[in-house]
Amino acid sequence: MDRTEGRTRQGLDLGLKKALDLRGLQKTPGFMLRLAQLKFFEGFYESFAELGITPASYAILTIIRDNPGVPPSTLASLLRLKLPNLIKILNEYESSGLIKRNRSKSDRRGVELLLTPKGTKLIQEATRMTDPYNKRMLAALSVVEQATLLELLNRIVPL
Amino acid sequence: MDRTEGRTRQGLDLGLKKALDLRGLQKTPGFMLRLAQLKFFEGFYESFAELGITPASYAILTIIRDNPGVPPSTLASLLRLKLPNLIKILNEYESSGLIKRNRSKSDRRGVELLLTPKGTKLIQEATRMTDPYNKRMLAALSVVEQATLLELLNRIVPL
DNA sequence: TATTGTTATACTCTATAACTATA
DNA sequence: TATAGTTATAGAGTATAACAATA
Repeated sequence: MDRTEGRTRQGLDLGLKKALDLRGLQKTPGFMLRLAQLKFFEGFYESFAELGITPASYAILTIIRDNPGVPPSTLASLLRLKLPNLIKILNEYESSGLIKRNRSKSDRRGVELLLTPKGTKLIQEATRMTDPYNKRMLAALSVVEQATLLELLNRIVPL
Repeated sequence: MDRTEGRTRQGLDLGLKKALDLRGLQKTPGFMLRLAQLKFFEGFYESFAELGITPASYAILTIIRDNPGVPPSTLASLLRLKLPNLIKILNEYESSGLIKRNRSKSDRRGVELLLTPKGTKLIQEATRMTDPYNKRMLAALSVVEQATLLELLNRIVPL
């Protein structure tokens, strides 16, 4: 691990770390978005580990809470999940007692998703941790800049 | 498919789409980042399909081009890939004749990655398509706003 | 002994096809 | 026939363990 020498014959000294040209990636929005998203996901698992909740869980429970009765198909398209993959998650959540499925009365093919009291409590506790979590992830930005970022993202992918 | 009725007994009319409350997600930076990143990935596959290049390919070839001799371990940590997973990709690229592996002379455990002429040509062609691609992805933003977004992202995940 | 690269393997996430029950 | 939900399954992406060669 000692690096007393570090000769640089060709103008390259990768052994000493750094001296890397990363400007190409820094100017690539898609790559930087991916890095930022990975940071948020890793940070999420740290901050919410005790609740056993994932980013997907958080989004799913939030949507159902704010839109009781939402059907799985709508939920899937909102979250950009394929319906079969969402169904598997919903099965787990129903087994865990977080959500409930109701058959729609108007169209009995349809399903209405609802939170159970347990699910309501869970997303309530999670919501309490979101502010400190987001603040930690965005610590490098001023409050105004944080709002700017959110606004720009909402313009890029309108909901 | 006809929706002449649409009765709204409980103030909910999800059958008619919309009327959904999505403010919770719109205020969630991590979720919006994920949506934006998915948009960029999908758009990438559309724009670069003819070159048979993926977002990962693009990043890998770019880094090697700008930093000839970069070792796999450095590349992996930059791209947030586990080394074994990167190795598989590098094996494919070497089979395809896009990159070359040199044993390092100073430390013969090490590998120096280089682009072949074929790899150089490929990333060259890809680079020509990046501006229109990025412009299309960020069409909702002014040029100034595009620069702002990039700057904020670089502050959140410094390279 | 520690490190770089590599292989093999398991696990998670995502995508596709087909089946059911209603309409 | 078409649609919402569901199941089963295949594929891509990601993670962990162990080994070889070199330091």
